[in-house]
Amino acid sequence: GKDLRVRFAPSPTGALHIGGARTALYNWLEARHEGGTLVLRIEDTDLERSTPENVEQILDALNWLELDWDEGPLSQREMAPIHSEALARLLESGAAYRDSSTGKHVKTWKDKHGSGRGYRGSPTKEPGAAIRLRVPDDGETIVEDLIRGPIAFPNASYDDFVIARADGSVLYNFAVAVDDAEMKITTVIRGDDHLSNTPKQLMVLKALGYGAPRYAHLSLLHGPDGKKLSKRHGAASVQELRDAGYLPAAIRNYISLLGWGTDDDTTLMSTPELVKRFRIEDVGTASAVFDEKKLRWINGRFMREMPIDAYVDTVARHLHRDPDQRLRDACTVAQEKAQTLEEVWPLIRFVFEPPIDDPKVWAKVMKDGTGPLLEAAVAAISGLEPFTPDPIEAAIAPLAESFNVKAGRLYQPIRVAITGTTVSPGIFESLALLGRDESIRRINAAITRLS
RNA sequence: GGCCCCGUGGUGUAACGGUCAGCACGACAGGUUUUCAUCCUGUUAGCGCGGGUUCGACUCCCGCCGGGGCUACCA
Repeated sequence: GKDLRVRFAPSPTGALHIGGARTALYNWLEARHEGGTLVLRIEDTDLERSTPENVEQILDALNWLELDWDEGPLSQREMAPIHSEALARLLESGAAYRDSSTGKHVKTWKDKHGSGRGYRGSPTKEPGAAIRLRVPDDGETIVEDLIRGPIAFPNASYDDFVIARADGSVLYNFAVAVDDAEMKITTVIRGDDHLSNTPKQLMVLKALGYGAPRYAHLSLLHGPDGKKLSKRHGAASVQELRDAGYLPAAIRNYISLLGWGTDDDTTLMSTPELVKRFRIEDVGTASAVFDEKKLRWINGRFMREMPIDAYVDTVARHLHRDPDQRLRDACTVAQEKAQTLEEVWPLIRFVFEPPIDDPKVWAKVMKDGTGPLLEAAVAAISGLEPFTPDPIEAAIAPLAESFNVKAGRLYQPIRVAITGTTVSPGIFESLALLGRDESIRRINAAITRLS
């Protein structure tokens, strides 16, 4: 099997960005497809930017998405001595050298030599100098990208880049290359923003005599305004998506479709099917825009197709309620109507709480002449046995005809009487759910209020 | 400035160089329905621009325009 390494830079907020989630998903799908496992590495060579809590939150989000992962053969801490050893080796062979130039020096050097040429420093014996890697003046470094094919980067345009600070601590492009090699990572799937960094990592690998992993660079995700997806675009993290009531399976399905499609236009796919069909080589090169509307649609489909047991459990967890019989009954009638978990509660709230008092709704529905209709409805269901949808319909439906009104003229007032809202599950199901006595009580309360 | 990536309807995508450029979401218009949602039917709208190559270009080449990334002793 293949180990796949996911680039993973924890954000300072602890949120798992949707773009990061997609990267993780693609890594996971590709690893699964190849019968391997997903290896997670945190890409902070120093952990200044993110707290352990933030890292935990992101791992939680990954777990919630049900993307299982391994920590890899070596931990962050264990890498440190290996980094220094590699650094010493490079210095020894002359592939790297100490250089005391500051950013300012580099800039003036470039002014003199033209902007198309990378900076070349001069070796110094000073111990208090940063370490730079020697980059060839000619030739080019080729990145063999699984998605884009071979991409040539002219060596001359790269600086002799710094691989370790004056204090000996290593920098990202060096650390990550050594990590990949030492952890025997075979495939690196990451964001487009690293494409230009790849030649540097390749140079480090080459200087150290390591082979290179396979690379695949994903285009970044954008918001509806075309800019890089960010907080401003609403739900930009999987935590927010979870809170908004989306299902992990639906998110996996939708996110997988951002930059990738099937040959036969299949849209709705279970996760095993995604695993079976996904190939990193088939991912597209253009950047995609995250569109929550389509996610909603996919989520709705998943919600409606869920087995009722799983549905009740999922709703219960989202609402922080026990999956008792009442909730189960309520879910049964609400399942076909909700697109997200968040939409379930407004539909079934009336079963657990008194009707909402909304003067606007009342004024709109409880018009003149409503009282007699409701009185007739109460009479029709009094003593009705069994109190289930079909008999209720048989008892109530004829009333509209005898009063010579449209069905809605009768049903909407009943709906408002028992729920306080104009939207609810089917009126017969709703009455059955509430039970005969409570239904009658609520309708009578409405009648009293009308007179 | 330099290097690199990307460009099919509003959105996501499909199309061995040959199809009326397909599918899905959305939007709009109808239909079903007790509300909402679902569901059904129809409509809408696209190959960024300009040159080549070719009998023929969304597809190959060049230029331009537009978007993005890298260019740190950040990751």
